[in-house]
Amino acid sequence: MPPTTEKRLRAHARRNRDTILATAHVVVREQGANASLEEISRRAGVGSATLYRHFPTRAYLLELVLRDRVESLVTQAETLLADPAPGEALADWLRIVIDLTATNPGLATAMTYRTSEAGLGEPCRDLVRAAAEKLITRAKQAGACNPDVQVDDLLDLVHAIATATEHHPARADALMLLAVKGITTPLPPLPED
Amino acid sequence: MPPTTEKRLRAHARRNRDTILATAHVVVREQGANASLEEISRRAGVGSATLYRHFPTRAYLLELVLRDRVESLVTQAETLLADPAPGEALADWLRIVIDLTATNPGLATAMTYRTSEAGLGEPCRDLVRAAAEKLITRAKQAGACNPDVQVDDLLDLVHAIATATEHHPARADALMLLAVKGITTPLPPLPED
DNA sequence: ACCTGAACACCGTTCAAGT
DNA sequence: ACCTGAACACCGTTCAAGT
Repeated sequence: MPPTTEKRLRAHARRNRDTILATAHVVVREQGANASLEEISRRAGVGSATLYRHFPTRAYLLELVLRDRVESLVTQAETLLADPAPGEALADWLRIVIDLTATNPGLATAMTYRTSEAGLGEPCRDLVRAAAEKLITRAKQAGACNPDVQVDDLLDLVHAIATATEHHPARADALMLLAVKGITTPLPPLPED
Repeated sequence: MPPTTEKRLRAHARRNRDTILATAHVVVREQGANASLEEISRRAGVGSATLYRHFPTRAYLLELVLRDRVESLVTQAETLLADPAPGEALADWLRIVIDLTATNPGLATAMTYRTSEAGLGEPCRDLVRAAAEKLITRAKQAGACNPDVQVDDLLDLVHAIATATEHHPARADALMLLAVKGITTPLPPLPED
């Protein structure tokens, strides 16, 4: 005879967990990284303490909700490494990042997590950083990227733009494009004699 | 005989107002644009309702605290219009803006206010926008500014960077400089034949 | 007119009590 | 082990009552 009660409890716990996670998906999409945890638990039909038991920190919950998006960015970066134009590959990837953050509230925040939440593998920040670094290095070698560009600066800039446009997705592209092209242009070296 | 009671009351009200404003200066410097209004009133030694009576909205209070900084940015823009190098003048002003927002929490937010709070003159956003526009136009005419730059894009970008670095002032310059120089560099037109 | 303290409706987090 | 509802300490805002 299996220990039915015990198993039922665990199954129920798992069901609760899944419900909270599904609800979190919806609410985070609505409200972004600062979604009300109280509301998530309320809508999921559980006490708020149950949510805290399953997901001790906001970061942990947010990462579970958005990690596949982060991984998608990494995958797309890998693909773009095969692009014959290294500068455009970098610019394209930045546009992809911005577009995805603009349509997935909370993603910009999740991308910055530096510590790996229990059992989730490498921190999101590290994943994204590694992806960005490869694209940047290749673009620099091709002379298509400003050699002063530092990975961390670029990621922080992307994060700044993504956060600022999180609720105005239509603005995201314009700001990123501005940063990509630069504001001041060096004058073309005219034959000034 | 002057109406002493009446005058005393008004004087006391004014004193309360001044105290709240002075306290707001301190607390906003500590906590930024989302400083706790409750704490400001608590520290000023008045009830929170008194604060709301004098300063009906957070925006109104924040603008009173930071408007002179905004005006200082406008003044410095005017000065830089006389700089012989239009491109550098623009870049310098952007650095000044970023530096000031990085050392004055809340300023980035105050700069975006689009509606003029009662009796404060033109909205901060308009003031800053006009200043930026002049610098941009001149730099474009000199060929020292990317002709695609739109004033509103640039201001939003500055706001994004300023907000993101509000509590990490040391990062502010690096991000702004990156945006100014641009990320992808067009290859110099090598005689490739 | 102006101020005050209390009240209201929220929030995130913790905890004692239940099964 | 897991869940629940209540409690706690906050917050911004409004309001009735006082002078």
